[in-house]
Amino acid sequence: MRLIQMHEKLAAAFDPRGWWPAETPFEVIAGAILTHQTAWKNVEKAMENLKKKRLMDNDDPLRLARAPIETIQECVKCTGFYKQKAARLKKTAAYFAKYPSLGAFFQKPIQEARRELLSLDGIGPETADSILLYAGNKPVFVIDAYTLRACERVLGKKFSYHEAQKFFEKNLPRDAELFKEFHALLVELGKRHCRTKPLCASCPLEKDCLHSSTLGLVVPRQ
DNA sequence: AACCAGGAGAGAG
DNA sequence: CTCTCTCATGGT
Repeated sequence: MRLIQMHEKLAAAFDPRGWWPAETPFEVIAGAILTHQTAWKNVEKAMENLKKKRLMDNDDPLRLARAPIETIQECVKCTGFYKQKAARLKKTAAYFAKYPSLGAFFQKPIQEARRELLSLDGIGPETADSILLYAGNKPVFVIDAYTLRACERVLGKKFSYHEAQKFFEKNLPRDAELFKEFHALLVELGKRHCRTKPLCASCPLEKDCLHSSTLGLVVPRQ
């Protein structure tokens, strides 16, 4: 398997992404919720608003958990879906505040932590995995819409979230830092390329460099 | 002025 | 299981 070559090509073509842009693990968690169907630029503004209100101090979820919902709504209005996101932020903060620290939460077995994250309102597969990888440094590969389109283009068939995740995790060394940068590069590839359709025939890198035969990939059946 | 952004949840078929 | 609708502001 030479899936690692795809990472090398992307890393050679684009600047280092340096994901996740955040100062603390709890900022990663909040940002993961705020970035739903929203440009990152607006998340940055919302994060500044929250910091001005001293709601993100000391990596402590309790400050956000105790804040009035109206205050949170004002802070995150610029990211859209603001009533929903404010409620989700407050509930998620309250959940993590039950732990002595975020580090204590991430000490759990990965699958157990993932199940707990998925039980929270507003945290689906991508958000849960983003939190595990970028806030907890767990070797979990994050799948998003861009990655699913890239899979369809490179491997020639549609993948479910779980299928795509298994594919990446089975064909790469279990390295959280690699997973972080690879996912970010796949997003960059998607942004520069076709947005809504599967990646088009013209690759932004060299011709056919991302094709399965060029990469030596074996397409998994079922 | 339509179209989309670093999704998730609820409901229908 | 796979659609489809909703949530909503900000930038091309």
